[in-house]
Amino acid sequence: MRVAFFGTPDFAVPTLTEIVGQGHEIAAVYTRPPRAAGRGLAERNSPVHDVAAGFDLTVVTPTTLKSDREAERFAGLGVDVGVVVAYGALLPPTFLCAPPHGCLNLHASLLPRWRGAAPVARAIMAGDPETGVMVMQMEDGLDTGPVAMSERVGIGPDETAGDLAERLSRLGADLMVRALAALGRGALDLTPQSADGATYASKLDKNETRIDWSRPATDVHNHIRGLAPWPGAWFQVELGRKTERVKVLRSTLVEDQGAPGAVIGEALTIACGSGAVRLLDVQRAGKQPAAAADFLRGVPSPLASVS
RNA sequence: CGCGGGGUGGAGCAGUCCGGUAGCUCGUCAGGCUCAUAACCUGAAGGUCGUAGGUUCAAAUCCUACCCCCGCAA
Repeated sequence: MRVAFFGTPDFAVPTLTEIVGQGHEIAAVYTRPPRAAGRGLAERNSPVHDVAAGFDLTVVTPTTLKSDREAERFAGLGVDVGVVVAYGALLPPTFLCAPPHGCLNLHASLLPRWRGAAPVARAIMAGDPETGVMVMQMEDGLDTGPVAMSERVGIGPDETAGDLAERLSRLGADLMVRALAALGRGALDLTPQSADGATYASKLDKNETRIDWSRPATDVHNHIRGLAPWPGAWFQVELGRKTERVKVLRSTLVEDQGAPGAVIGEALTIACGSGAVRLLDVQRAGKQPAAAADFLRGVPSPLASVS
């Protein structure tokens, strides 16, 4: 089939790669424009941008799709279907209905739960035992369209958003190429989403990343792994005469208790409002990620508490 | 020129302000102890202190340039 691909972050890369691998003709890859980001505010291409360029695909990076010019360009591509995976911006209705088969979207949740921007992180932060990926037909509403294919997966007790996103991106890539194959045979069945159980996965905000040790250990743990590795849940600790910020990249629940924020025992175990979490991988500001044991080796005196 | 931290044996760090023999906690190796052990004891190996210049009797430490890693913020 002749397709247009819309995607931006790492999560979208496997799907793009699979579509190319299946021999579909990619008329254009839409991705968010390079922007000044990171240290020194250097311009950086999106992951999809670089991969697409590696395949010698046509890459377009419009700032906005809401113009007649972009609508005309898209219509002029003459694609059979649009494939959208974490593009990073809404597609206007003109785009959704331009191709004969419309646009298919890969979404990483069990819709209608976790519609929106951060479904993987929100599912983990909420302590969901399972989630999944779905291919759905896009319509005007945000992630409200009928579902074509889905796959359900369990969420491991210590699994992080990064772990899960990687798994789902692979499963999703496979799901999408199967959906395209079915579409090519004219055998893609669409099932409307259930009316009940819709929730919204709002974008992650830096203001919600600090760990609140007064919460129950399960909440703290879900908070940590839902935000790992990005943007990262963090706490503060007094090291020498400085206060340092430490990001937690991996943790596990342990049976123990103490005053919230107190460091219990020799391993890096922190008491919460109830219960405790053991921090497995942490990262000091300005440092590489390190195992808890390495982190502890580097601190001058034994830690008593964190905040 | 967005703000900032860092590069010191295999790992994580201290030492840098105030130049003067390379240090800590681990790991590794050897030996000892032990019924035994990831425990304990003794000993050993292992470092051009990111790179290149400069200052100095003397540079991890002061000066200059460059390379690399990371946090914040967007």
